[in-house]
Amino acid sequence: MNKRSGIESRRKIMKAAKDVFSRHGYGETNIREISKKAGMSVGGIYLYFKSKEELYKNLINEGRREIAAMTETTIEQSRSATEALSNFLKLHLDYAVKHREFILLHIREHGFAFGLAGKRQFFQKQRRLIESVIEEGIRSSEFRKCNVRETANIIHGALRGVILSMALDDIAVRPEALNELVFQGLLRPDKKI
Amino acid sequence: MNKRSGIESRRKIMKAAKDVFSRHGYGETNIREISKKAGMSVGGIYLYFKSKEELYKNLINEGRREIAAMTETTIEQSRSATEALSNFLKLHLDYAVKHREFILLHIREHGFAFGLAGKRQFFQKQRRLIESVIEEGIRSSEFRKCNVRETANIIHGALRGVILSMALDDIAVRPEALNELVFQGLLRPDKKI
Amino acid sequence: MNKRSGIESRRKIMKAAKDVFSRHGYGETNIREISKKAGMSVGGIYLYFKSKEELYKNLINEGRREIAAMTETTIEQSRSATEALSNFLKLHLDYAVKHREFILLHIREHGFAFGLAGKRQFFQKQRRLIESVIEEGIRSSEFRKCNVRETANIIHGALRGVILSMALDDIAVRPEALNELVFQGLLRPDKKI
Amino acid sequence: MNKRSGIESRRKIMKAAKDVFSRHGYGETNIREISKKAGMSVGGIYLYFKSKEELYKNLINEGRREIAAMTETTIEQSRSATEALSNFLKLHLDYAVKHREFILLHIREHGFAFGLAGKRQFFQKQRRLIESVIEEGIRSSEFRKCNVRETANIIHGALRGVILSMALDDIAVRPEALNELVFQGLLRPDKKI
DNA sequence: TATGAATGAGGGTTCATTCAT
DNA sequence: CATGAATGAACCCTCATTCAT
Repeated sequence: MNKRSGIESRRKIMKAAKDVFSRHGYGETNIREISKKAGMSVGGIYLYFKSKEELYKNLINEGRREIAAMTETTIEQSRSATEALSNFLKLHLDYAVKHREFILLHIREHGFAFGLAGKRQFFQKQRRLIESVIEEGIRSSEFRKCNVRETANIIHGALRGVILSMALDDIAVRPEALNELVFQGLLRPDKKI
Repeated sequence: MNKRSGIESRRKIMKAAKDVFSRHGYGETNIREISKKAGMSVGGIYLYFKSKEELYKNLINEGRREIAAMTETTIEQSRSATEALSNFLKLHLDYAVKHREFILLHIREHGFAFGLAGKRQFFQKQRRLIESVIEEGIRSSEFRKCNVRETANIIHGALRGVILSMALDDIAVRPEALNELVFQGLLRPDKKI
Repeated sequence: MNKRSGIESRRKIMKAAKDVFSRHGYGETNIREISKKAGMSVGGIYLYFKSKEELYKNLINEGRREIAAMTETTIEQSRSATEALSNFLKLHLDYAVKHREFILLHIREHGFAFGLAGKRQFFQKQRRLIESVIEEGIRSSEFRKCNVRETANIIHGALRGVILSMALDDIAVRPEALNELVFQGLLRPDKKI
Repeated sequence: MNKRSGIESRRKIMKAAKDVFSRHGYGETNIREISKKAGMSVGGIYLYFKSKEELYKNLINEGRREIAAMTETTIEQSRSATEALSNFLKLHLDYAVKHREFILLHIREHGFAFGLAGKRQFFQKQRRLIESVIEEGIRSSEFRKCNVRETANIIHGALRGVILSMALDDIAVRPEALNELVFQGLLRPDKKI
């Protein structure tokens, strides 16, 4: 009726869609179920999103924006590479716990066709961030020397996989434990080269 | 209309299905496309698999069996925990490179509904294996003391994520680089506690 | 695209379905033809009936209910067994003329699998009714003595067959003629034992 | 292999088909089931019948021919109209008991489209036969006067319906009981006009 | 004669999307 | 803004029929 209600409806749809998409995946989700969960009619959804795909993309992008913003802030505010990377990992792990649906959504991305570009870009940016942190860490002699690009890829992948395990398999991982492995490795100090 | 050995037809279908499923995901894949790619008629597929779901499950299970067998052999033949873990990681990375489609298939598993049980079991087994290797490594003083379960979960998750990056984002990761991070960690030795 | 009252659409579908089912039988009928005849889309049918089978059953049951109700009323209002039976026969013959499609539907019932129970029950009830009328007729000395059960079965079967002839072969049978045979038999009175 | 085997195969198919068709109806029967029951391959059936429809028609016609022949013989050998009609009824009832499958087949005839002509003809002939018997009965003063055509239709319909009840509903009807009703009617002799 | 793998049209059903109300 | 009945293309699957063997 008034402008408020429009925004509220939109939010309700997004919430319902996130829930349903994350449980069934894109292809197996139908609009009817979303509309029911959102407490509106089927047609109502199309007042706010011009297609199922559009709704899906909006959901993905919203989460990405949120994460991207948080990530940048966190890293900027860190005073050392170690702290930056530690915070980065913690941030993502915490987000995964709080927004399990988004993780599922993001990972099981439909078709790999639409939105893939966006996804690449998003992940690329994350990797670059890690790279820059590692570079800084090597420069400041916090980290040992290594192939920066490759190491960043591994850390990014590892984080992604751990988050996946949490979302899909209900595995609990404490940020501290992840930090420990990433920073210290598995070998006993005296065994290292 | 050609007469082919049943085995051959079955293999062709599996191959085509792996390709199509891995590109589109379960829900977005249609049997017609698989049949076209396999060079047979739609009905022909149903001579070998009683439903789309059955075909999908067969694909998943075949890969799982293969990986499980290779994994066990590899670990049994290793002479130290370090070697065992190193081989384990290498094995999976190599498999991911060679069988990109299976990885995509396995990860993007449809619906979370059917097959979930099997997936859980498969991953559970993998985690247990890593646990036992870590335990052995601690006992033999190769590895430093840590929470075995949690560390295994992290390593498993990390491997999964790295593989995902390789399959989805065309990121190349050398087994040696992954080893290095997992065993040595990121910090300079003299910085460690 | 037109908006119709749900009731109206439902009725149109039932009408079309009755026509098509009765001409082709269940197995040979396809939903597309029904939808065309009903002037709606295929999907529209599934808004009102959740499957082809459901639609079929509804059709059958509707007719049964109608006949059952009419039958009971008629018999209750008769003042003698002769009148009751006469009215019963007339009622069914008239119904068959007016609702030829239902007769065809009812008789050629699909698969003998679904609905068989209901059919048995329906016919059983009709037979019982005839039995009770015959019993009453014997008690009141209108009818000669006979095996009640068997005679009821014969009369019921005969009625069914006559109706069938009317529906399938366009044979016209006047209720009076049927009455005459049932009540008087074929022999000349002086020839009877 | 030899000629014998060909005839035998044909017979096996007919037998299997009669069984399956009569249980499921035309549309719901599939060739595979028939072939399995006949102990041959799918292709084998097409060596003897050029289509499912053809097989079905053969089945129907075989039964019709058999009945027609028996009927004519029986009536020819009767010495009075009463005896002729009585034998006619008995013959059909006995046949129904012995060849339940054929009855089901014959009644549930597919589509009403193909074969209808043949059916009409078959039934038409039967009705004519009954007519001629009734005419003879009236001429010989065995039967009372009546509308011959209509009475024949009724008797034919009644017989059909009784047979139907026997085949479909497992109702047992003795020929004597049917005779009694047809010849004597239901009313007490002293009540008749 | 006999087989049964293969075909592909066609069936039942679903569901994203539209639009009259 | 909102509804939900209606649409129709597209899906999965079946099965009569063919044909290389």
